[in-house]
Amino acid sequence: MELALSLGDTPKPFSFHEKPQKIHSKDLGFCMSTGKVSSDGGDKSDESRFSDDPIRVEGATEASRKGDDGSRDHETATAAASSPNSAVSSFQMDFSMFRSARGKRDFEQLSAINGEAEADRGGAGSDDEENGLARKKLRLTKDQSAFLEESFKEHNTLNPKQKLALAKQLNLRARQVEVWFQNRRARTKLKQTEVDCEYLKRCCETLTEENRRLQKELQELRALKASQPFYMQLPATTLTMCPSCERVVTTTATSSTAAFSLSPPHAKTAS
DNA sequence: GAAAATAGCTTAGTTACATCA
DNA sequence: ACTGATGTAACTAAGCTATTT
Repeated sequence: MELALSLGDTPKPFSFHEKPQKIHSKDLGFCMSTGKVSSDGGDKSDESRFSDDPIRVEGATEASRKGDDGSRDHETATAAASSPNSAVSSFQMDFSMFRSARGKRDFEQLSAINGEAEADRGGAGSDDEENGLARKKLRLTKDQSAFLEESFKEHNTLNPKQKLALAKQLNLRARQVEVWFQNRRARTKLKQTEVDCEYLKRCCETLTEENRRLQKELQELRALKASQPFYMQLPATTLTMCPSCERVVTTTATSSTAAFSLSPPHAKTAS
């Protein structure tokens, strides 16, 4: 809770709590996790699971959770605020540019949702699980998506400062921005894989066709050779090595008693 | 300087939800 | 109104690198 406030971070708009049976299995994994449990209270998967969720962080030994996204974000937020020439600068586009009338309405709705979520959390550490609410999935507004897309065009990965700046501008949590970029990279890669696959398919088809054509040509040549044996067996000229001097010589093809056509001294010895 | 521990990041795969036909 | 398909936000696990101890 305190982390979210100190961040000035967008309140959590919905609960991430899992269905009961899932919580059981995963929390069991957390409690009984293998030797990788660190001294600060959890392994990395747990860290990612709890990240950006002030309530759950609060439940853990908050002060000792150095690796938690929230505290990380807090650090980077401070850094970002204190370094105007940081990488954040490329993200200083005014998000309001992206707000169409409808987008603005969406944005306001989103803010309202976030506000409700905050109100939900506000009371004495209330919890969605306790309220029996299922996890709600946030849909980003068109404008938020467009803004993220623009940012993605500039950098397809984010450093912490950029992440924080984007989150602030879009009124999202840093974790949401992070996840959006992860998913966006995955989508890009998938799309590229599909393109590559299509290209390879075409290459394959072309090569198959070429192979078919060459096979046919070979067959025709063989047929031709079979029907005209002498013509095929008597090339116009051949190169032969002279057995005595080991020089390559040209032989005429018209006679089986091939005469060496060499320089005068060699010709003498050959005849 | 080497080794272990830790933090912080990424990707791949999966789950859960919202939306649409 | 219901349903299956699809898109995507969010999550998990595993691996890698850099930094710290």
